[in-house]
Amino acid sequence: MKLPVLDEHTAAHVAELFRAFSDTSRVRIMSALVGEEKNVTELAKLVGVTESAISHHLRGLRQLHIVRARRDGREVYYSIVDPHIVTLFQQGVDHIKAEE
Amino acid sequence: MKLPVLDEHTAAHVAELFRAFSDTSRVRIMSALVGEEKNVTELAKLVGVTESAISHHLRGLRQLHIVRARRDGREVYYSIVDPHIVTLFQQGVDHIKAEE
DNA sequence: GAAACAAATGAACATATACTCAGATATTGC
DNA sequence: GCAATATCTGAGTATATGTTCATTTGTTTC
Repeated sequence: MKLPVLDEHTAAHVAELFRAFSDTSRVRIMSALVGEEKNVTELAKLVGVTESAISHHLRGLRQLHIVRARRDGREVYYSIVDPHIVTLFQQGVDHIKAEE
Repeated sequence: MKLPVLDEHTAAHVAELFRAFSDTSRVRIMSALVGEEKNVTELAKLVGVTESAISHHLRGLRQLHIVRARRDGREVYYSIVDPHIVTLFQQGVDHIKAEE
């Protein structure tokens, strides 16, 4: 199938979406959130960076509506909003795993 | 389904893959190459940046084995290597188009 | 070989990005 | 209210990235 070239505006949004998964830490955050919500402290331990760094990443992912926050007492639990996003992410992971 | 957190090495490769589509110009290049090979001059016109910029982007995409080059006389035609990559890319585009 | 065209390359520069640190904000239990 | 814990935020910094410009390389036609 042949598509016309994406217009600047749409392309910018597509780039923005893929950019969400273009960093090692964010990829690991996403992989931790697949199938199970986690709070900031847990994510920091799992990913191996400071809670501050995790928080900064989550803010970006939240602004793109990729993750959602739910506060429970002192903790804030994050989860992936849209199952389609999980599929997209998983496809990227599978592609890499296939060529190793 | 619940996955363990991706190891640093795999996550870095996944990030690298998604980073390929994390720039507006590269997204437009990819969209131009879906279904049809194109040379550098054509891509430069379609995307609206210099041939040099296109060439730099294509080098990156080539190193990731996302596109392949084929020389025909003076021109070099580029095409997307793997149909799975097209699917992945299209899914990102569709996600954006769905929410507009 | 010389001229013309297509593409690739390296350096330079401006901007974007990820991380750390210090401090602020929110919530709980006393 | 106060101390402890969890999270967020802004500033600063070091590095990565995208683009342009000048030059080089590869190819064709004369």
